[in-house]
Amino acid sequence: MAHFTHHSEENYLKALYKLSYSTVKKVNNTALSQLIGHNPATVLEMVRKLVGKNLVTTLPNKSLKLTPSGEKKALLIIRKHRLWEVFLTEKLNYSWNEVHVLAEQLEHIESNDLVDRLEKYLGFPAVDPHGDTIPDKKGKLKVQESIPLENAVAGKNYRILNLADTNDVFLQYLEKLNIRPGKKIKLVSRNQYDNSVMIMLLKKIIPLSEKVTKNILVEPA
Amino acid sequence: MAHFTHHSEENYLKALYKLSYSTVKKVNNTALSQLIGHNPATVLEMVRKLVGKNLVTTLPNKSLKLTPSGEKKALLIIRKHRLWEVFLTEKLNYSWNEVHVLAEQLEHIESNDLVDRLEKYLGFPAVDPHGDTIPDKKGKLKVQESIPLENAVAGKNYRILNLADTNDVFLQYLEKLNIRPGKKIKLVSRNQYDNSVMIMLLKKIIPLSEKVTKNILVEPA
DNA sequence: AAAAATAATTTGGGAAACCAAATAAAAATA
DNA sequence: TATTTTTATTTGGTTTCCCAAATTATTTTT
Ligand SMILES: [Mn+2]
Ligand SMILES: [Mn+2]
Ligand SMILES: [Mn+2]
Ligand SMILES: [Mn+2]
Repeated sequence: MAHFTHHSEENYLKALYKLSYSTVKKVNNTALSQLIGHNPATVLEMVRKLVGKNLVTTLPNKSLKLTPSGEKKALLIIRKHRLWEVFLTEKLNYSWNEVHVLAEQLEHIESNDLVDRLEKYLGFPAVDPHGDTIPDKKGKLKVQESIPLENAVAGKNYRILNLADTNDVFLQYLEKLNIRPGKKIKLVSRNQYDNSVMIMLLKKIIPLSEKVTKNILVEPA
Repeated sequence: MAHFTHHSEENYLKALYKLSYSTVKKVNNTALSQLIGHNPATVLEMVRKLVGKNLVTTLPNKSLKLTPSGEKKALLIIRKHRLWEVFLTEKLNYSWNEVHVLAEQLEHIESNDLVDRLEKYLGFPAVDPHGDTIPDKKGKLKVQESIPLENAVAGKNYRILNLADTNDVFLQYLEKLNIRPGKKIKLVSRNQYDNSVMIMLLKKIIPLSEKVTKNILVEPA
């Protein structure tokens, strides 16, 4: 019987997808092993399996890369993940910083039909609760043209698109400040010394450190 | 790592629960092995494990039985299964004969909080789409006082409560005839020769064989 | 280039579910 | 009761996903 084996495989595909769009120049065994939290030997074994299944290839520079079919698979899992996250927040009243762990389980439910119906039921949302766009049923993803708040210009208005860090402490911090995807803010000023900024959100002035502005992605608005 | 091992274990607990309320006098290895579709050696191994975890005991007559904590676990899985079935029919417009396979996956999502919220969101339904009552969050199940349509009295009115067989062909057959839990019917007549009956549903007369009436459970109405 | 540090790979295991086939025990039947 | 049939158990595998430790590249630094 095929069993639940796909579970692990799917997590590797997702991780590889994530790495391919991260700042890491070379997606090697170590990077993957650290992201996924498994022993390098384990990772090597799985990568070989995925290469054998034509879901992953090794580039000339030795970096790992998803094949088109591997990337499609990854995007369909991400689609499920994000749609379930919308369901959990919109329908079950979870807060946006609680849904990720649950979606980690739900994303592995095997049924494309189910997730398509879910999408329809949710009214074809464009983004998940963290502002990340949801791939369509063919695995196509609209690219977001966002810039880090770090690079925003003082005096201009922006809309928060999404977050570069999904760490729970970070999300809770933002939640307290009422900062989340979709919100409109104005960059009031920037402190040249430590690169911290002041933003205005709903008539309130909020100070944010450089570390925070690096991880908030915005678009001009 | 604990892994997804609970998946299999949970299926065994559910199967044992099912057998304990079936007509089988003695719940032995063979019965369990047939219901769950695994090799007797595999089943024995798992049963020993469950006995070790105090979820199953062996009665003096050698029959397998769930312990109180085993039964509670089983009922909480059944709770999840049935609530997800309600969700799939009520919200995602699945028909009642399609939901079982999907619920087989969803029942293993680990989070009691999630299922409690789901229950609230669905408006605390009393029964699943097949008419089976839904255990509460403590694992308590209201007993249904139903009789097989086979034993119903000609001339009287009944309401369909649930079904003793969940075979897909059977469910599709009933679906075509518009027979499902909640519907009101009248037992018009019984043929003494082959024990078939005529029922009336929405002014229409429908003939049903003995095999079918054995598997439809009703209450007087 | 040689030494040191880092990364990839090999080797030898382990746990959890699974199976088939052989044997032992129990139950049913003659 | 002796024989046959059925059921339980043992034994010796398999697959998948995981680990630690040793070895072998490959880079980086000196
Ligand atoms: Mn997430
Ligand atoms: Mn996952
Ligand atoms: Mn079901
Ligand atoms: Mn199941």
